[in-house]
Amino acid sequence: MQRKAETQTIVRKKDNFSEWYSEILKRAKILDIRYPVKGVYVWYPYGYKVRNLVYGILRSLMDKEHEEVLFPLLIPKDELMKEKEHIKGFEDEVFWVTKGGSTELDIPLALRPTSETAIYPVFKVWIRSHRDLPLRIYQIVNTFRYETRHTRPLIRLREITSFKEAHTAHATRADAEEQVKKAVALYKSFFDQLAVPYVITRRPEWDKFPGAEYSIAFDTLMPDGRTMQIGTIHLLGESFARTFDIKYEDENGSLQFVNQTCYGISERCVASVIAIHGDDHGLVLPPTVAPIQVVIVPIVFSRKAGISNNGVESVSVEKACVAVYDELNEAGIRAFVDNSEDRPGAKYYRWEMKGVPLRIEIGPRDLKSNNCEFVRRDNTKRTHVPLSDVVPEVKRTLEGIQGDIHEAAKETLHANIYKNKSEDKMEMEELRRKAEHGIVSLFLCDRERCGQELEDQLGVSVLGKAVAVYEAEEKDKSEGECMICSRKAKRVYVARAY
RNA sequence: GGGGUUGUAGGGUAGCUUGGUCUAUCCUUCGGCGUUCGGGACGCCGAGACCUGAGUUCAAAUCUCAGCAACCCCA
Repeated sequence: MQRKAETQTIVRKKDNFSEWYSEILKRAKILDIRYPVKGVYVWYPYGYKVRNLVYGILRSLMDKEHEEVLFPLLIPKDELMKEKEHIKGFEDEVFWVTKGGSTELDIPLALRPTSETAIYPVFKVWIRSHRDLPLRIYQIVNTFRYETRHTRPLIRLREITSFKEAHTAHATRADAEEQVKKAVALYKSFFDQLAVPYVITRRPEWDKFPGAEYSIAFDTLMPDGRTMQIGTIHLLGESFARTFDIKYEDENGSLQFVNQTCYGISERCVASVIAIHGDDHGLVLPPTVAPIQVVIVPIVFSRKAGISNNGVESVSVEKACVAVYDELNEAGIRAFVDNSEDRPGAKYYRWEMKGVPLRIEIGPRDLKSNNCEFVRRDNTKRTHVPLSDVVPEVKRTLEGIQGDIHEAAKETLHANIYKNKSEDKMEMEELRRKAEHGIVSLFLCDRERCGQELEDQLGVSVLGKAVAVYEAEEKDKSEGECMICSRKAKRVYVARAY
């Protein structure tokens, strides 16, 4: 009986995160990586349910102030090439459709790497007057990028299957900047609901979105000590409006260019949930996005009617399970009764792998005392709960799990942000070590040369200046000397990045 | 971008050096039957693969080339 336990243990997350990650995707049935095209993968039904719950949260946040649309996948070459800065950032990664059947196309069609150049020509047509503004739309679509670096499921893809991109147009720059702030707040709320902690930075000039005035990014910390960008927000200003000639007539009857923003989130948000909360037994899903929030496991001795244990018939165990299921279902909780023929132990392992936040066991022993047993996925704590209190207790427990895993994740992130003091002339070698397993906050001036120099010396990427993440950071207006050139500098975050 | 390694059932392996009666093995795979059932049960029976294409050859899992894919190292 114990023989298997050893061999079935997966690679430990701490020892080899990369292997652990692909193992989990496979075993928890999130993604099938066996599709024979580089960098594209198949969502399993279970994984797709998680994805849809995650994007359901995002949708409901977006829908408050944006309208959902759907633009075409194909972009004609001349439109794609219009914005020079923009295309510079993407041209090496574009997939092209050059033939229709065996006929060479006059104008090659690009598979969208992102949709600015598909959407903005249409904005030109849609926007006529100040009354059309602000215009706020979003879509959730697949995008294609010919990645040459090592691809990774959900993280670096050639087909991003779930790109939520929002595009807004405003009358004034102030309005557009206001929208950037709203988008930051919206993304905060989104990642908070996923229990995924983040740092928010303003990307350095040399690393902003091609065509943007500035870019703000959300990064989270992965278990291998690298940061991963999980959301970006860009102030486009008038650059695209000038390129695509998007103008509106203001109250005085004169034509003005619109001010734009755009912001996006991809399925990396799903990857972050998996990577951050999972453990050596598998997935640990936040209740907000768990396809099954509660799994009910009947403990029965035989399916044959009439056979009893402790004087309790199996049939009544099953009935009790269904009764609990009905109550939960009615209360809007996603529950499931595992009636399969497997032994209870096998069921425990399976649902732990799939990250179900709460397991309820009901057996003859419990039934005699009118109880059931709760087992939390995150901390394996077991409690006895009267059958009459199941619904409120489940609600309380799920909230507890959601809060606890969020707190734990925040603590991990905090514990791995190392703040280098201005007067602390720490050796580069030591900073490099700090950056091995987290984020380093240090003083660096705005010049690209210094940024590149530091990136080379430390083997890191500059994430940028912290933007209002936690109260403490917001108030940190301290200045120091640039690590490289000793000029006046502000704090930036640096880390090894995905 | 450069270099290297690899591709055999759902997963893991062996076989390749030296082509032949080449398929085999294990499992946490799948199916059937039975006994089991409070932390991955067991028995029996059965299923399932040589990455794709071209070439060499009487003969290719094995040799050659190309493609595709995966992994590793360096930039």
